[in-house]
Amino acid sequence: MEYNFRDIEQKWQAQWEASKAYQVPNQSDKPKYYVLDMFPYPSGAGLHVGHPLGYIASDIFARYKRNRGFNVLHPMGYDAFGLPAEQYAIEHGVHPAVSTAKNIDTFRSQLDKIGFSFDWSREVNTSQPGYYKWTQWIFLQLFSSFYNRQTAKTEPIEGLVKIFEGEGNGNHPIPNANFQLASIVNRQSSIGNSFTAEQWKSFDEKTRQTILMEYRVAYCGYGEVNWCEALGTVLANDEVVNGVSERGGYPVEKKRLRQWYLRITEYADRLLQGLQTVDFSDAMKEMQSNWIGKSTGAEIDFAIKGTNQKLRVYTTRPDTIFGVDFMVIAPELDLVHEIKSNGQEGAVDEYIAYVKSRSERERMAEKKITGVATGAYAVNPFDGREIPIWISEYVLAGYGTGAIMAVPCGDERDHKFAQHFGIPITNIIGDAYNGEEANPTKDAILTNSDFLNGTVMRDAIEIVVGKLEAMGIGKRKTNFKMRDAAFSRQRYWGEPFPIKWIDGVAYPLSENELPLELPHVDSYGPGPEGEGPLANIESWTSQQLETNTMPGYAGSSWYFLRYMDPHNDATFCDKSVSDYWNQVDLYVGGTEHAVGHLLYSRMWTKALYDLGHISFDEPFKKLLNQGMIQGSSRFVYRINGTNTFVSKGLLDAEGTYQGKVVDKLHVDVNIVDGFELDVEAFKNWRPDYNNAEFVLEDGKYICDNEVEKMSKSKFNTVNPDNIVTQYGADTFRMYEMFLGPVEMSKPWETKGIEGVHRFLKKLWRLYVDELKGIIVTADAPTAAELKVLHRTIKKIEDDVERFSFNTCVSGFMVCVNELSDLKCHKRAILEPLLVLLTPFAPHISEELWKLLGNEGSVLDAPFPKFEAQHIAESSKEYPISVNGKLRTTLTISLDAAQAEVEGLVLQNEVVQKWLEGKQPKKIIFVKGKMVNLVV
RNA sequence: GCCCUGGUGGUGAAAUUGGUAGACACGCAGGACUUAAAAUCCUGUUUGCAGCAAUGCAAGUGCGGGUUCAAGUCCCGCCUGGGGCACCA
Repeated sequence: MEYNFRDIEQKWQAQWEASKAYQVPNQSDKPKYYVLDMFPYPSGAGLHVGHPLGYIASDIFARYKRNRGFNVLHPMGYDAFGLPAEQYAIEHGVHPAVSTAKNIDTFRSQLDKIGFSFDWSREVNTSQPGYYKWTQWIFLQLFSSFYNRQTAKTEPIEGLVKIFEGEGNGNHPIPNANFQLASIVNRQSSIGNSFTAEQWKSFDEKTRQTILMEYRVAYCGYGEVNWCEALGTVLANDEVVNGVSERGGYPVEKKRLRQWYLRITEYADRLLQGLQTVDFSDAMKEMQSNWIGKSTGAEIDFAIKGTNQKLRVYTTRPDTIFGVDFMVIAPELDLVHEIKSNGQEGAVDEYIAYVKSRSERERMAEKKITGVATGAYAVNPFDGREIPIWISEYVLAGYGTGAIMAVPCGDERDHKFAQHFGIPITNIIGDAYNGEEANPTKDAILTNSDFLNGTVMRDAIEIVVGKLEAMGIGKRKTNFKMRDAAFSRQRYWGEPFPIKWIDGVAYPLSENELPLELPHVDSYGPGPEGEGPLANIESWTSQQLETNTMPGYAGSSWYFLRYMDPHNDATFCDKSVSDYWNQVDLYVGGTEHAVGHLLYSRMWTKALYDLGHISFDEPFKKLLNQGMIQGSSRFVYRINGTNTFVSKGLLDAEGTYQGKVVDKLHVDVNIVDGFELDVEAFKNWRPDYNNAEFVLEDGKYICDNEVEKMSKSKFNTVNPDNIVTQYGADTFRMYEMFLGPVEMSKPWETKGIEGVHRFLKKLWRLYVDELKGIIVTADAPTAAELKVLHRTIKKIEDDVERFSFNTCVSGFMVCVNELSDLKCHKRAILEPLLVLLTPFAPHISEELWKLLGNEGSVLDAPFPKFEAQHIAESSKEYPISVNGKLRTTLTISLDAAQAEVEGLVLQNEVVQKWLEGKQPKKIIFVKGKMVNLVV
């Protein structure tokens, strides 16, 4: 009986499906464990070998927990709304629902072949009305709530209305400080942003609704988008390259459009604090807190010379106020037009036009220093110095007040700017500034700083803020770099907003009108004013329905809850069910979601928690990041202008062939064995290569290679289906893990898979003889055999617990190698080994488990118990170093004390040779580790 | 530009807390079994130098410094690959 993985895997996959082996109940006597993979987008390209890396890791852990007696929830589904399907629809005329369904089918069949333990009865799909009904419902929860800063909680907006009716908004200022109440209440300006109960009662419905919108957690406002007139559409940042559209190279500019937002900034502090309660990597926590970007400082008003205008800047370093040599304000601020003067008007307008053509990312990534003086001057409130006001793209309107005070001697970017434009630099930190580069220290002693002279900067911060507050021209301020999250897209393939616009006011649909289904469209072009395609549907606009749709992250912000209770028609997830499953215990996915998806879903969870819908306010207890599998691309060289291909080794040093220029072309990695091209397959690969000719080396065509992102266009994708067909799912699963640590990125190389496959065949032979069949005996195991087994139990247990799956695989290899050397065919050793292996290679484990005559499934077999006495050692081979260099090894009892060890070591021939008759100054002995003699 | 992260043999990697660098595999070379092949098994494989050999010596974890009895691991400075930077998901 040979190891016939094809039959074995098909048989058990069918049987597990028939027996519903992976369905889990929503209650159990067992402890619960929730393992989740990040929501996949079912792309048209299908799975390549990089995708399952994380799924295999999570599957191993889920199965391991099951063997350890947990009730494990391990679901899978599809984040099915998204831009690619819509783009495909635009290009090929296929409705996104159709292409998405097809992609999901492919995805599913690919996943099934790998033998995952997903509970498919819980599958969700964000694009189905049964799912997005609840996305819309949660949106309405957010729309109908405000963030109460007094209680630091999301609360129903009715409560706020009651407060307004009782006391006005004195205790609940409008969150957006730039909002101008005067602009909507139609009376003369004096009102400011506060109103009394009486004033509130006097407002008409529209005014009240406009004010309430300023408080809602999901709210509507205006925002700038990348507008491409030629394509008639809004573009994503990565669709804009060098100020023009990636497709077609058309000009792109900023356009103001009505947008929905989530008021995530109100949750900034809680999102920051929550990081202390979750088990994410330090790097991940750091990325999130950098993104949130909490800073404390002050807002300072500077008078603008010759006007009544004020320039309000935000600074974290008020202590440097005497070192301010210029101001920089964001070019898009309206203030710019009010203050441009002294002949700078033309230059300012020109610069603003330039900035308009730039994407935000370009502005931040630019090394080139640009800017223009406005011609206006601010006045330093303490010494009356006149400070030139500049505009530059490195200051963004959305952060702080959109204006900074620049202190060149303390800030590198300001310093470069001053140098570039020849602005004189004031040194306020004496020797701490060398004139070459800025020094951002807080510990220097201030000079040239009037009343602050001699004060340490750190202490001066408070003094200055106190003084500014006393003068009424500044105040303490905490700022966040994070902005409210844009929550609408001018697209078709997303969740419709359950909102109607009546007389300019947004009204929610009632719950029983949900789901608001996406209507069918025939064209995916934008609406007349750049709105989404829904604006072209009469039946939609005649109902005054919102024409934007929700972004990709809407459905993925709460999906982990729906898996718990996927078929519930009455609610998004029954509270008793979410109380049982609670947080996701292990969440597996890539770091590319560090600040997007992870922050949004954390925010949604907090809102749902505040509103009493769930009992926990962090969704993911532990996060495991998986690395990317990169592609190892192969290249052929074609002599320019011919159809002749030259093997890599024949190129000369200049990269030419006999002086002729060659083109380096991607070739499909699937027709290359290692580096050797299958020339026949190459000829058949594409019609234009049918009559290709080759210049070979040693009778072979050798390809060049490079590590790149795995993508269809580079012909370096490897389909897991092919690997599974050739080697089986168990081999594939173990090989993906064997490749290296799961959190690290690495290139895919199919070659090495042989080793893992050989390992499984070797394992098989411990149980089964080709001719005799099963050869497992009931003999009592020897001490040596027990040692191998228990070492392996410990290794697998320790390594799985720390998610080190690659070392598990080598642990299994060592175990099988040793048992083969021992010719061990004993049930007492081999049966527990199968349970250890089950999470990694479930099919072969189940097959052998049954061949051993077991009744139940190995999927539920209890994990073997480690017994330390079997691996106890009495002595160790100690490394003996002289002056830190290893000179010999010596086997010494583990009980030996320092004195005894010193005696043994000093007697040693090799040691004596290296001592050259001298006495060692010191002998370092670390019990169980090493000995080092210092001479 | 800013934030995060990686860099160890020909290749993927291991070394969990500062304690024998290269486990386990791939590849390669040689050998056994076989008419032959597949499969399987055995031996060798960081580099340099010396030696018939067992082996010995030296160097070695991206580069340059430092701390330490001892550094792949800690510190400082650089080079370089990858991810993210708010409308890809």
